Amino acid sequence: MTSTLGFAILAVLARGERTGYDIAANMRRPVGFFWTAGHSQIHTELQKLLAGGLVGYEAVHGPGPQDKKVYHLTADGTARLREWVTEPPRQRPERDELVLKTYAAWLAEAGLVRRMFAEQLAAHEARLAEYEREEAAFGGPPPFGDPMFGNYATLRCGLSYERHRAEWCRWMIDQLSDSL
Amino acid sequence: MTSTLGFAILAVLARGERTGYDIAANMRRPVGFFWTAGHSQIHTELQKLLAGGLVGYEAVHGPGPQDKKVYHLTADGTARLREWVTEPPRQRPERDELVLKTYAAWLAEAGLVRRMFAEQLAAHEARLAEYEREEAAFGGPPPFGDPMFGNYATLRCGLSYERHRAEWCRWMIDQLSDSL
DNA sequence: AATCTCATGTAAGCTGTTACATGATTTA
DNA sequence: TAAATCATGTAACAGCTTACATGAGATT
Repeated sequence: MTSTLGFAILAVLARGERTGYDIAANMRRPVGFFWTAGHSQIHTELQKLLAGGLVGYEAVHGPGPQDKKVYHLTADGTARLREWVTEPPRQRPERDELVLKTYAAWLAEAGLVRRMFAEQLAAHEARLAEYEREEAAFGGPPPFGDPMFGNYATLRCGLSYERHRAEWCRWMIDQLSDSL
Repeated sequence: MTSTLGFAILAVLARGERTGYDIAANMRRPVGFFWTAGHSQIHTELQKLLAGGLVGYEAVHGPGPQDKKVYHLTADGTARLREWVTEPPRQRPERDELVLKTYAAWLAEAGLVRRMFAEQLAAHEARLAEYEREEAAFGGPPPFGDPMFGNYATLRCGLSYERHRAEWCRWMIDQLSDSL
């Protein structure tokens, strides 16, 4: 019954105990590159995971009106996460607004479309440069079994994705330039 | 106020009048590669577009209990769509279950992870072969201004995406093979 | 004195999925 | 005669976003 968000939370908790607030920070960056959630969603999901016995917490009095809750994985939670990792991902439908716009681009002025793609290209190139800097910080792939293997492998995916997107944007810009 | 789904419907209607049923078929393939919706969502969205004056319809008596409704774009609908095309896409958060699993893969057995990636690779290669066949059917890019430019450009994106994914899967399989 | 970070929660609303409901025409 | 295709709709639910609500401690 656990949703994908639930597993995303378990995946973060597998690296160490955290408060809901900490998990929300992780869901902005670095996990946010492939799964995001706001704090409201995280707190409600944590309550479900708790009810299911997949996580537990210890209350520590911190700032604010309520006690802060430091969550950790239970044995059940770890087992369930490990199981989930190798289950085939259910492919959810692709939804890509830029590609949809491209599908209808023939209706618009080529110059305006080109400008939009130039902006997209700049964004992809900026992210690519950032990822390349991050990759350089690793001396190479960490061994499988090390949690950092996960960080490196997902970074590799991001790197490859940004290159593909940038390349496609450049192709589009060329096409649009030819037609002007 | 129009949602992205609304624009997806307008984009389909820009190529010719269609019933809700026809639009649903388009949303499975070929538009389904970058935007999908079930028929129930399409019928309710068409009612909103109608209320907003972006589409109109003519009732024709067809099979089934109700008349079939052949929808078309109004002048307002065309103008709104043309405007939307060059507005910068609002980037929605990435949500990629396979990459999330990769992030937590260090917990699982390398052999099981490798099998999962091998399955993913096979799926990407199959899609790639299909897209390559479709690309061959075009003699090259149609001119901008032709609706088929949209089809070709989105196909190009799909081709590039599948290559990137397949490459990343192969890299993962290599990493996992080394650790066995 | 004002703002930022830490910290947890509820509620309303939108988007998207799945199931329910109906029924004629065409094809196997 | 059984199934697939054509055709439109409603209802219930799950997932996600945005806004509301509170408040201590640290920094500017």
